[in-house]
Amino acid sequence: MTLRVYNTLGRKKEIFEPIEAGKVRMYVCGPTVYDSCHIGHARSVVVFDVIVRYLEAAGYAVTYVRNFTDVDDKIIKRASEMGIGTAQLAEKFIAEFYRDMDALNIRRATVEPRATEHIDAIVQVIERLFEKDLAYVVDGDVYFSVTDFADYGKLSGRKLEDMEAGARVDVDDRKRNPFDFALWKSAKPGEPSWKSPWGRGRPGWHIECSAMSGVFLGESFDIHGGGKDLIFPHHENEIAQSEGAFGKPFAKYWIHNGFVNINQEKMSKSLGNFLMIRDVLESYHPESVRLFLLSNHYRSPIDFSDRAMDESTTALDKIYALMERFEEISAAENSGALWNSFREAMDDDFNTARGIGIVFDAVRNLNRLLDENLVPASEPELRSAKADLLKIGDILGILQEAPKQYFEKKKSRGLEKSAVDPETIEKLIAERLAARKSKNWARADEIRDFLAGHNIVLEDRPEGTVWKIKE
RNA sequence: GGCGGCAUAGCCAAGUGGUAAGGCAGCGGUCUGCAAAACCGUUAUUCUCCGGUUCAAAUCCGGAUGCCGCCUCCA
Repeated sequence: MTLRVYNTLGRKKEIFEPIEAGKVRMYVCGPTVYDSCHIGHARSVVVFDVIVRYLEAAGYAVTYVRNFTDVDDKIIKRASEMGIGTAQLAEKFIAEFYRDMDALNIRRATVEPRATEHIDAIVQVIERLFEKDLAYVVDGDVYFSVTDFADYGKLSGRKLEDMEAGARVDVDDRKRNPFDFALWKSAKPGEPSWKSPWGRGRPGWHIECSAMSGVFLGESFDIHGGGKDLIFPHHENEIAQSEGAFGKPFAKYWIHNGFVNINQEKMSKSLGNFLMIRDVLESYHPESVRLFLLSNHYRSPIDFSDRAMDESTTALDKIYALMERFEEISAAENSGALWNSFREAMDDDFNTARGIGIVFDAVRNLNRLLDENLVPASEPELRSAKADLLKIGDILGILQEAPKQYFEKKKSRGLEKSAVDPETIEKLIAERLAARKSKNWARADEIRDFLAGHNIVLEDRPEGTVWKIKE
């Protein structure tokens, strides 16, 4: 099987061949820690989490680096507003990041470096840029000279001349070219700063990624990822810095995820519609959120709405309901046909949407087999499918709970808002059973209607009556 | 002004030139005392529109229209 990946650099799908056979070195831009994480952060982090899980399942040894930007203008501004230090602010939001991402069952990256821990490496890269005549100093600030880097614009497909014609750039006469960007910013009084050959200051935004990827992955590596909005200028500038300094190709494959819209609107400050992860998790199961985020191809925009989330929740319930049906059946040792189909979908640029479709195909087929009561004859098929579903669940980051536990938790959450308690429900179910035995259908239906009114639905199964929370 | 993306059923959505996955909702059925769940069937002769290439196009090319993103901090 061959993995194909859409490479932003070149704008087409390419066969994935890592620089070193069997190993993948990957860098993804993490958050600037000045605020809580929103659902858009969640998408990016979930998408790359799944990519790492899949690469590992495909047999690669993955070194995954995801940074924290813990010093920058926004952090300085917010910290001074809150009357705390920048380090303290960063610490607070890094802790929040972990709380949100752990809840979403995101695995930790191999290395999670912070910009402020790598000032030396940053300074060294800037010094290399001076050696190559790609950097210059103005009043203690250091800039990268874009006109001296021939490939500038190759990732985003822009030409300097075209962009200058657009003239939507703030004019700074000190810069040689409007697109020159800061490598090092001199410190104003009260700002966090570090010693450098150009005076006390702090790194520009882009340089930390060039420096830290160099430290942990080397001067050339396989995959660089992030949100689509980072293509320009952030990633374009990283390429300029790294290739300028090291004289080697930087990342081989560039992967960018699309945005999350909220009810068909972009999240923006003016609309005030930033949707934070912790708020989403108030209302929805983390696995519903993951399933939702993976239900579109990662490069397409996805629209968050209560309706879409309810659909994902229904979908997740459906898969868990099947898992519950085969609780008695033990999973096979080896992976089978279902896993192969899923792999085929994932090999096509991590097409989780197609992969999820394949899962539902399987769910339907398996329910049919179970309905037909052909369990002895179809047992090998069921065992194999169960193993594959669990394996797929491990890639998507779903099905991590025992089905019984999943439904129990759902019940207790649902009952928090309900006027009835489990004892009452069980009592009524027993009463209804007695009524049904004596063919008192009126009383039986009355009980069922009463519970339905409290958002509780009954299922009369061969082995007895169970109750569930309605959506 | 520059660069890029998208347009598939009521809704969401996959689709690698060879005859439209999957989910949700709806309708009909099997099962059931009746339901629920599950399953079966049904819901796009057609993929925004107009041209072109081809034996063959949702898929490739050109054009039109409509949405969206980036170019300023942004996942």
